[in-house]
Amino acid sequence: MMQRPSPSISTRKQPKQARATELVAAILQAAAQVLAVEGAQRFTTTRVAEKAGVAVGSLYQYFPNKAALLFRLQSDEWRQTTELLCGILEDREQTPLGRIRTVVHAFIRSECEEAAVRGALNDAAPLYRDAPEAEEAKAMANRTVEAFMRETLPEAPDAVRVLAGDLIMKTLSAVGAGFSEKERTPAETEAYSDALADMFCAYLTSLGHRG
Amino acid sequence: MMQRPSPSISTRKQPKQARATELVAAILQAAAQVLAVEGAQRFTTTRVAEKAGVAVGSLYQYFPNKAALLFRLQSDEWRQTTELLCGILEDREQTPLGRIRTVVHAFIRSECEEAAVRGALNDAAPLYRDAPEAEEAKAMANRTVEAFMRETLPEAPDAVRVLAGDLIMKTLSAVGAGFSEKERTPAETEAYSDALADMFCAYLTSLGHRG
DNA sequence: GAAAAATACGAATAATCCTTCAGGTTTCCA
DNA sequence: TGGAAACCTGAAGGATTATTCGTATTTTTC
Repeated sequence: MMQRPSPSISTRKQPKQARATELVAAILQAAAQVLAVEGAQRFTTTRVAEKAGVAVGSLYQYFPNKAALLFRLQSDEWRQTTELLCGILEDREQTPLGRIRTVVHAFIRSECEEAAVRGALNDAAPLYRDAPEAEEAKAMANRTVEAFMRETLPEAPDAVRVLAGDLIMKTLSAVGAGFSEKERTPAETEAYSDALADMFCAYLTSLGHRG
Repeated sequence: MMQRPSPSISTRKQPKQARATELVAAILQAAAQVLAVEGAQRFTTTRVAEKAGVAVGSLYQYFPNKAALLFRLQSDEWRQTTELLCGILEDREQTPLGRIRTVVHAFIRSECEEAAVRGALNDAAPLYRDAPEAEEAKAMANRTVEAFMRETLPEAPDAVRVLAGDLIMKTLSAVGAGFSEKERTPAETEAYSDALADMFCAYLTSLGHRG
C-alpha cells in the first residue's frame, strides 16, 4: 500500500527454452507455497528460490523484483476466479436467482480453498488494483454483471441496476474474503453461502417489485 | 498474518509522570499520522519517534515492540467504533429497520473518515483478532446485535437469527472496509449506504415473512 | 537540597532483505 | 562440431530495521 515509486511490474525476460519454462513454473509454485505456509512477512525472494530449488539470481532473470512476482501470483488468481464466476452468470439454463445462488456457493468455496494464499497476498502486496491486467479482468467482469443485471431487473432504472450490481459484487468479494480468514467446516460454509444468497435474492426481489 | 512467535502484546511500563503521559500521547498521534501518510511499508519505530519528536528509546520504554504499538492503535479504534454502533442499535426510539439504516450510514461514514489509518493498519498488523482486548469488544458487540435481532425477528428460530445477525455484521464491516479503500464523494457515500441498508432491510423483511 | 526514582536520549548492534554481477554450464543451430 | 545464445549460480554489496543499553537529564521524595 502506498509504494511511492510505483513498483515496476514490467516483465524482464521471456523463457525460451524448456528448462527455463519449468524454472518459472517451479518458482511460481514455490512462491504460492511460501506465501501460504510461511505468511507474508517471511515471503522473501531468497526463500522462494530455495523452496523452488533454484538460485536467487535465476528468479531475477524472469521477475524484475519481488513485487512483480507477487503481482503475477495475484493476477493469475484473479483471472481464474473471474472466469469461473462469469461462466456461471452467463448460463442461461438457470433462473437468474438460481445463478446468483450458484455463484455465491462457488465463490465462497473457492475463497476457502485459496484462503491462505489470498490472505497472505493481501498482506504482502501493494494491491495492484489499477494495473492494466487487473483492469482488463475487471472490465470483463463488469460487462458480465451488467448483462446479468439487465436480464434480472429489466424494468429498473439504469442507476439502480448499476448500483445494485456493484453492491452485490463488492459484498460477495468482501464477505468471502472475511469469511475465509478463519478455518471453516463444510457445513458452516454451506450455511453461510445460503444465507448470503438469501440476502442477495431478497434484495433483488425487492428491487423488482419497486422498479 | 501468521506470525509464528505470537508478538508479545504485554505492556512494558505505565507512565507515572505527566511528561511521560504526554510522550505516549505524542507517540500514538504520530503513529497514526505516519501510518496514514506514509503507509504500512514505511511505518517504522524510528520514523514514528522522529515524527513525535522523541527518541526511539523512549518509545521502547512504553511499548515493548512495534507490534504492541500497532495493536494499541487498532484496539483504540475498535472500541470507539463498537461503542458508536452499539449506541445506535440500542436506541429504542427508532424502529429496528430505521436503526439498521442509521448504523449503516454511521459506519460507512466513519470508515471513510478513518480509511487511511485503518487500511494501513490492516496491511501492517498481524490482525490481533484473538487478543483479549479484541475479544471483549467483540463480545459486547455480539450481545447487542443478538438483542437487536431478537427484537427484530422475535418469531424466527435461534439458528436463523444468529446466522442473519452474523452475516449482516460481517457484511457491514467487510463492505465498509472495501468501499473506503478509494476516495469517495459524499453523494457516492450516501447512495452506497442507502443501497446497503436497502439490502439489509429486504433480507430482514424476507426472514420475518418466513419465520 | 540531596539522594533516589523515573524518564529521556540516540549511537551502536545484529539481523534481514533485495538485488546485482562476474563467471560457469547447458542448449541451440549452422 | 564449434561458436553463440540462453541460462544458471550464489557470494557480496548496499540498504533498512527492530531493539538494546550506557549515559544524561528531569522529577519526586524526604
